[in-house]
Amino acid sequence: MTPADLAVAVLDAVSGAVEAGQLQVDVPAEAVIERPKSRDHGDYATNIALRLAKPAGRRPRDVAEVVAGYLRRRSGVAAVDVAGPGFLNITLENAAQGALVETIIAAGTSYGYTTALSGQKINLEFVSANPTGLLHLAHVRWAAVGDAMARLLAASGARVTTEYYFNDAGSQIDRFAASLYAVAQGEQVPADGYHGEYVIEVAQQVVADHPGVLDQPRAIALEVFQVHGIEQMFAQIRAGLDRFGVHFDVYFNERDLHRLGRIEETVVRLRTQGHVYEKDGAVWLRTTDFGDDKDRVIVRSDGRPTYFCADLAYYVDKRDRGFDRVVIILGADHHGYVPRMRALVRGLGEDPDQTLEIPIGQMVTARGGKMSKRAGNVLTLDDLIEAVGVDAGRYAMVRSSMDSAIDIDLDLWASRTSENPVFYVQYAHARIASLLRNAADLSIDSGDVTAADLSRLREEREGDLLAALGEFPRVVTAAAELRAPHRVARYLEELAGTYHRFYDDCRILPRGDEDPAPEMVPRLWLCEATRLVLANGLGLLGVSAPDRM
RNA sequence: GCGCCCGUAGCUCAGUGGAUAGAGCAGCUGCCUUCUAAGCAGUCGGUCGCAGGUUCGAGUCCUGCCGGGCGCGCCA
Repeated sequence: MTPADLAVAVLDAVSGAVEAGQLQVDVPAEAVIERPKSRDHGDYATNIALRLAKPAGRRPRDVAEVVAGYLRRRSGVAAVDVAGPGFLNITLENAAQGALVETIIAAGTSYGYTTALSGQKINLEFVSANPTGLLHLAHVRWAAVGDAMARLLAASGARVTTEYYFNDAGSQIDRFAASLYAVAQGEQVPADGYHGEYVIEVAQQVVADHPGVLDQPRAIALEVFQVHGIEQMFAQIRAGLDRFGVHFDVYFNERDLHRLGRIEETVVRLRTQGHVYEKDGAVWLRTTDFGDDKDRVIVRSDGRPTYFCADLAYYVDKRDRGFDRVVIILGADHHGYVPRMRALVRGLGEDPDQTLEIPIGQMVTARGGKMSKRAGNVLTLDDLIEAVGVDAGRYAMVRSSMDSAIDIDLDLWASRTSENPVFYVQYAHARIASLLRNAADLSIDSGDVTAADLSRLREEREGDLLAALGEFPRVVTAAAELRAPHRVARYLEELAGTYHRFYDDCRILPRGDEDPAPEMVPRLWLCEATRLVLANGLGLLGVSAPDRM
C-alpha cells in the first residue's frame, strides 16, 4: 500500500462516516498523509480530523474517533490510533507494506512518474547566456537545475520543451566583435569590451579561418569577427553543455525575431491595446499601469528595439507556439526583470499567475581547487568539470534550494569520501548492484516478485526502508510542482542512509555454507526496489548510478 | 531610498501551518576473518536574527526592526 492508496482509504473512511450520518461535512478532495518522525506514531499519520473539525462543528478528537472506526475496517490497515490533538496514527499490515516492493518492481524505471501535471504544456528556458563569453558558475547552476527541472516536469506528466535563447543581436554583440577585432590587431581591448584569454583564442581562430580579414575595411572586418566569433562561442557553449549532459530541445535565435518581424508585430499589438506612448523620441510601454515601478522603453530614440522589446516578442512567440506556461529561470542579478515582464503579460490581457513563471536563483561562488585564468578571474563550466567531474558538478549545483546562495567547495566535491554527498548516494547504488551480482554468482534464483513472500519484511529497518521507498512518487511530484529539484537530492541522501542502516542490520545472503534464510528472497527484492528508486532519482538529476565504485 | 532572496547546531545546509526542529561534516567513543567500512552505532551540540501579531497549533503566514547577498539604464 502506497501513501497515495492510504490517502484514498482515509477519504473513503470520511465518506463512509458522512453517508452514515455520523459526520456533517464536505468530503475534501485530498488527504494529507505523512510519515511521523517517531516510530511510536505508527507507519503513517493524517491530520484529516484536525482539518475537518471546524467545518463539521465537532471537536477534533471526536472527528478522529469516527473516521478511525471506518478506517480500521480497511484491509491492509492493522491499527488506527487517535493521538495528541486529533491525529490519526495508522499502522499497516506487513503484507500491505511489503506489497509496495511489487508495485515498484512492476513500475520499474517509471516508478515515481505520475500524471500530476498532465495536460500542461510548458516551455522551460534557462541558461540563455550571451555568446560573448564562456559559461561561468551561475550558468552552470541554471543548466543543472533547469535540466533536472525539465526531467521532473516530464516525469510528472507535463509536456516540456527546453529552450536556450541565443542573443545574437545588439550592443553586447557589437562590443564583443570590437574586442575581437582589437585583439587581432594587437590593440588594447576597449574599456567596455570583453577580456580574458578566450577572446584572444577566438580572435586568432577567426583570423586563421579568414586570412585576409585584417586587410578589409573596418566595417567589413567587424562583421566577419562578429559572425564567426559568435559562431565559435556558441559552438563552445553547446559543446560544454553537451559534456555536462544538458541538451536543449530548441536553441532560439534572437535574430529570427527581428528577421521575421515578430518584434514589429509585438509593438503594433501593444500600441493597438493602448499601452504605448512616445517620449523623448523613444517608444515607451506603460508598465506602471500593471505594477512595475517605472515605464520601460521598448524602441530607442534611434529606432532600434531594446532587449526588453525582443523579450516581449519572444514571450508572445512562445505563447503562439501553444505553450500554456512560460517558465524562465533567471539569476538574482536579473530579478529586476520580473515585474516588468509580468506587467507586459497583463498588458497583453493575460494573467501572469497562469502563464508566466520566473524562478529566481541566487548566486554561486566557489572556493578551493585551482582557479582558471582562461576567462579572467571566473570559474567556467570546463573548469568545474575538470575539478570535480560531471556527476559531482551537477549534484553540487542541484542539491541546494535555488533561494540559497551557495559556495561550492571544490576540494570537497572532488573528494572520494563520505564527506561528498553524491558519493554517499552513488555508493548505496553500487553496494546494491554488487550484492545482486553476488546473489547471481551464488546461482540464487529470486523467481518472480509476485511469488515472493513480502510479508516477511517485518523488521523495523525493513519497514523504514519500505516507507522511504513509498515516499518517492510524492517527492517527485512535490519537487516538480514547487520547481525544487533539490528535494529529490535530499530525499536520495535520506534513502541512501536508510538503506545503509537496513544493510547493516539485516543479513541478506547466506554466509559460508549456510542455507538461505526464508527472508533472503524478499530482501533481495527489497534491495532491487531500492536500487531502482536510487537509479530513477539520480536519473532525474542527470547524475549517473554506477554499478561499481 | 525602493524591490527580491537569505538569516536554523562550531561549519555547509534540509524542513509545501502539525506532535519532542533534522542531516552531513567537524569533535569525542565504539563496530570489519563471511553480502563494498566510500558503511554503521553512540555521544556532544539550538533563545530557528530580534520584537509583536494571526491560529487549536508558527522555523513555516502577516507587520516592524537588525544583519548579509543581489538589483533598481534608451545595457542584458
